Amino acid sequence: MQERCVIVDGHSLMYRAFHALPPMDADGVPTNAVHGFFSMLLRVLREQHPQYCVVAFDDHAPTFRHENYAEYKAGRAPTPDDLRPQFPLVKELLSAMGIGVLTLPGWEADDLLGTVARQANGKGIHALLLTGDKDALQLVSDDTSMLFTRRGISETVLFTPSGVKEYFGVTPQQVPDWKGMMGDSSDNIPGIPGVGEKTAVKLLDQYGTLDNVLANAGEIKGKLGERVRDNVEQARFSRELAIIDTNAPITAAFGDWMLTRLRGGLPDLKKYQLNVIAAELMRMTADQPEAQAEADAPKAEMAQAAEAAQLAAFAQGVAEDNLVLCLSEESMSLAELDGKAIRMPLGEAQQDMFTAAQGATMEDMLRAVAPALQKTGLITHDAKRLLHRLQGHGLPLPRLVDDTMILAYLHNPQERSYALANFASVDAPGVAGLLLQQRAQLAQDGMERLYRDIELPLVRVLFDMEVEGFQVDREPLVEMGQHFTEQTRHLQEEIYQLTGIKGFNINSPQQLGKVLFEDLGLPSRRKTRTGWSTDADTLEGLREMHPAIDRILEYRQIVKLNGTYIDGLLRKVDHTGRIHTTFDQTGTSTGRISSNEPNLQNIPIRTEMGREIRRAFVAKPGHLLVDGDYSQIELRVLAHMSGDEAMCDAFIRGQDIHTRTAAEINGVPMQQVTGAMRSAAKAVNFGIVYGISDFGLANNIGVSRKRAADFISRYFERYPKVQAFMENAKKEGYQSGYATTLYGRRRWLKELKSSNANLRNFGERAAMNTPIQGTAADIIKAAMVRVHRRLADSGLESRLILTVHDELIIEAPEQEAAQAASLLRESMEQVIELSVPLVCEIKTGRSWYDTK
DNA sequence: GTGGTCACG
DNA sequence: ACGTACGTGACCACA
Repeated sequence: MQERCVIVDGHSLMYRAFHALPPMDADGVPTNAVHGFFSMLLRVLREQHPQYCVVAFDDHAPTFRHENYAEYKAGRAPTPDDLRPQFPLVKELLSAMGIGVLTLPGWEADDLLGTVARQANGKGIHALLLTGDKDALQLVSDDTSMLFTRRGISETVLFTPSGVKEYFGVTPQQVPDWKGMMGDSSDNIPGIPGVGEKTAVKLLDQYGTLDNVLANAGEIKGKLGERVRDNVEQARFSRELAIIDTNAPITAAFGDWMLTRLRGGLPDLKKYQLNVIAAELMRMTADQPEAQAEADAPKAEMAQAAEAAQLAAFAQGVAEDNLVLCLSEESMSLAELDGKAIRMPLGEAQQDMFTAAQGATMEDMLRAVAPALQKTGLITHDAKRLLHRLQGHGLPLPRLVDDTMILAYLHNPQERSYALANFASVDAPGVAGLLLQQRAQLAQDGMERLYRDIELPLVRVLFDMEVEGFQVDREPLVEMGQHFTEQTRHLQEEIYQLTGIKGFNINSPQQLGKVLFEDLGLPSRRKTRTGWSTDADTLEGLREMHPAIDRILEYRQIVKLNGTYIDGLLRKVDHTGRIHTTFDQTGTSTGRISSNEPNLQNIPIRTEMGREIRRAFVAKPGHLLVDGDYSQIELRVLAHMSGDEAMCDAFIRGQDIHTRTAAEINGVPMQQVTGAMRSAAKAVNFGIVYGISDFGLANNIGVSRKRAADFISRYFERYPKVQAFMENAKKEGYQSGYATTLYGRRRWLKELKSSNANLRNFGERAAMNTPIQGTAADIIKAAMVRVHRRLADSGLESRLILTVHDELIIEAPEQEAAQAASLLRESMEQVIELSVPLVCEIKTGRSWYDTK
């Protein structure tokens, strides 16, 4: 394969190393940056085995690049005294080792990087940039990748064009525009004040280029819009500063950077007490004497091709169900898991890791093993992510054998992150070792069925749903957005008028609180840590006292709808008119699935104005949405798990549960239940599911705590086994340290061990709620697997596209809709037999609004 | 990055 | 004596 040239930004790396390492010196000469610099450089040379390497440094003489250069340069902090003498030292050592050093009067290191990379590419050589400077991301292309230093200098991340987009949210081409907006304080690039990394990405996402942002600055709302409009010239100037010039007049021949003779055994290294570096250098030069040093292009190509071939051959030879694949940003590795042994494709000495020097190589590696994966199936960490990768390359998708991320989640659903690095080394043997532990643990904890029958098959179900997406019409959203924007303006004026105070930001709880409770002197109820509480509940209580309150509530609602659901969703519609959420199977402590970017599980429905948003969620042409919704699934689960006779009786008779509850706690026949009684009973039912307290209930329905306590005790009198169930849930929590669901899912309750009563109470509520919420989650997940399988078996073209906790949505061709509806109902209702019926309500319609 | 607020089940 | 309903994610202001 291709030859590689490592091009280092010496300036950037020295700064990184200097700040990452504690001070050290050799006979009074500071050496920490030199240490850090070489340990990183040698690591990269060892891992990437490039044929060429050159280190570029800034030249500190004035430049002719920017007219305002002197001015902007002046704002940069001067080089620290302890760092300055380390530059000549490092250059001297590089030369002694046989590594090229490049400086050019008036030019900065990143320009030299860009120029050398361009030269390399011109010769068909892949450029690998090593730097900690985000500016250089603009140089990334199919032929140039970048190793970005992270966590000081202890890690590097490999970036390809898609990686840049994925990680930073901008394409390499957009980097100067991005920097032009966000600026860079360390480089004294001003950017647009108040616009940070995230905001800049958002703007570029929306408008594509800086010029387009500036051209459309008029339509950007709020303070952000003002800032953009006020800083047009500064943004353009900042972009100019960020652009890397790839035409530096370098005179050296590219061939000079060839790494023909890396030299070890340098006395200078000993002199500066760089012993670790000296030893490493000795090892490298001894390890690969002539062959590596003299490697010519055909040989290097053969070595890489051989790697891919060897990988494929190894994979092909692995028995079914035993191939472990680990794909990280930087590397891909394989192992065979045979019983308790872990076998690797290469001998110990050579490592089992195949490090990709460029994006294409990683793809080549995947391509090489893809056929074998068809036979062996896939064992990995976060299989859904890998499936997306494979699909992106047009490769066939393997069946899933095991997913260590899902297993880690089942064993503790409350981790902050399920990154492989938290559990094992990031390579195939790491995954294999982790899996062996997890399989044993799984059997011990009784979650094998949950994992094999539900969670693991669900990975593929969710993958398919993400790929499918949900069709969204832009027009109604755009129209509503215009309407909302107009209303917002109007309401803002009204609020300023009614309060007699102009120009404050109604969106700022702080400023709003000051206006309401200080300027207008309205009585405040609660305070938050940072000031007055202004939430809807609080404002609700003030409605009668000032005419502005209603307008503020309305303003809040519309701003929310416009920002989150109009603008937010429009930005997520792809070129085919569909929105693809990402489902998180490891995101909740109870077993529910969450949805993000965008979240499709909180699309408005409770108010009519919000519900209108659902008109934009439609079935594609010739199709219908089939929406199945479990009726009262959590209370039915509670009835089943507690075995309470009255509650089961209500569901078996098909009664309205809230009316029945109202009748029970008020001691009247169901016919005599009033609306107020039913809604209070409904709140009690909710409270029960949440792990009730009199205080919480009182707060929610606005009665005294005493009255709430009375409701609860009457409730428990009528549903005694519900009370017993709650008591037992707490007891089991204390005894075992965890809560379980009907399917054996576990949630650890470490709060119950706390000496803090608050935390303990929270643990008790979780102990009561988790079995209910978690079992409901188990059930709908099982139903999803069932629906997915039956759709596939029946050969229908209907597809599952969304789950919202107790709701499943299928997009069905019109002529299949009736069949899909009965399949969905049957799957949801029959997925498990409880002591009460599971009831699913099916609605069919052109849009999500129509399926109400 | 954190806290307040609010959208959903 | 303590202070709360359970589970999420996105947006905005503000430090």
